[in-house]
Amino acid sequence: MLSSTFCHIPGISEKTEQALWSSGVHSWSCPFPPTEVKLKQSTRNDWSHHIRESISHQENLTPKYFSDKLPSKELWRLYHDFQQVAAFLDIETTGLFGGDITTIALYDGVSIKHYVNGVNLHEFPNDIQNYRLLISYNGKSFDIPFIETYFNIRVPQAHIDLRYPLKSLGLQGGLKGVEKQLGINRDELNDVNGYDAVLLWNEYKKKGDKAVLDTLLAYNIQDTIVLHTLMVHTHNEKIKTTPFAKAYTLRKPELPQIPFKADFNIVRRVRMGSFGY
DNA sequence: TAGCATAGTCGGCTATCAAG
DNA sequence: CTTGATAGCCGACTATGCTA
Repeated sequence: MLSSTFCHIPGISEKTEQALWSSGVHSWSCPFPPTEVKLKQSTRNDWSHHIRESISHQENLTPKYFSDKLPSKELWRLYHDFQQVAAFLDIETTGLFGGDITTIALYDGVSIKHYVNGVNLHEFPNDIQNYRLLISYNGKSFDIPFIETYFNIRVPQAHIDLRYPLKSLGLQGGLKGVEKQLGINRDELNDVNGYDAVLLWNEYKKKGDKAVLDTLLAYNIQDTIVLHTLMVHTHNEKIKTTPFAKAYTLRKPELPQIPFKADFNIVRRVRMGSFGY
């Protein structure tokens, strides 16, 4: 799908891209655009330059080039070509505005990494540099700014925030709301939410009970695994709106084993200990 | 060739929405 | 309670096409 993309080229927006597709320009292998497609002169002049640059960034696996130029509703197009350098990301914190990061989960589609405050959280700023494409839900507003403030680092990688493409597919109401609408089942973790993660952390700090931390980590990791499913869903639904669905539809992902056991009774218990429940 | 109409891009504005 | 991205709208600007 990336090599059928033209709306990252200056002067080409989605309408012109549509026109290119209809006139038979389906990929970057086209040496010059047909004259019946209306283009600015400068766009026509620089055509081969932009094509060469695009091919080179595709081959070198540098999604940032495209994420800077694409309209953000089209960032889903990056996933197929850059899966190898992508990671699904989710953080848990002690509150919505400010506070500490408690745990982080990173999932690259195969293996799972997790970080715990007071244990190995400090390794995260180094590890995150191994990925060139981050995928989150509402991470552009929450996770990434939170991480940048907390560690005092910049996280400049290309970033697909699934909140927006999912909304454009009619799926909104938060991550859990979207999962419900798609019939995704989390078993033991079905009714656990972000605030429970705050309570779990507080309880773990107070008593040091490993089973409490395990439940929190299971929840944190489950979020990133769901992101994989949602990314593939988004990709496959969006590709249907292009002429390229046949060529690029992705298989449903295999779901990995979560290396921690969640216990809903623990969630029930920490809720009892906090007012509001 | 000048003058006007049209189409497409792009920037600025605002209301909405999601995260622990 | 905050932060940032989005769609939708509107107006400016530019390139192109049509007509006389």
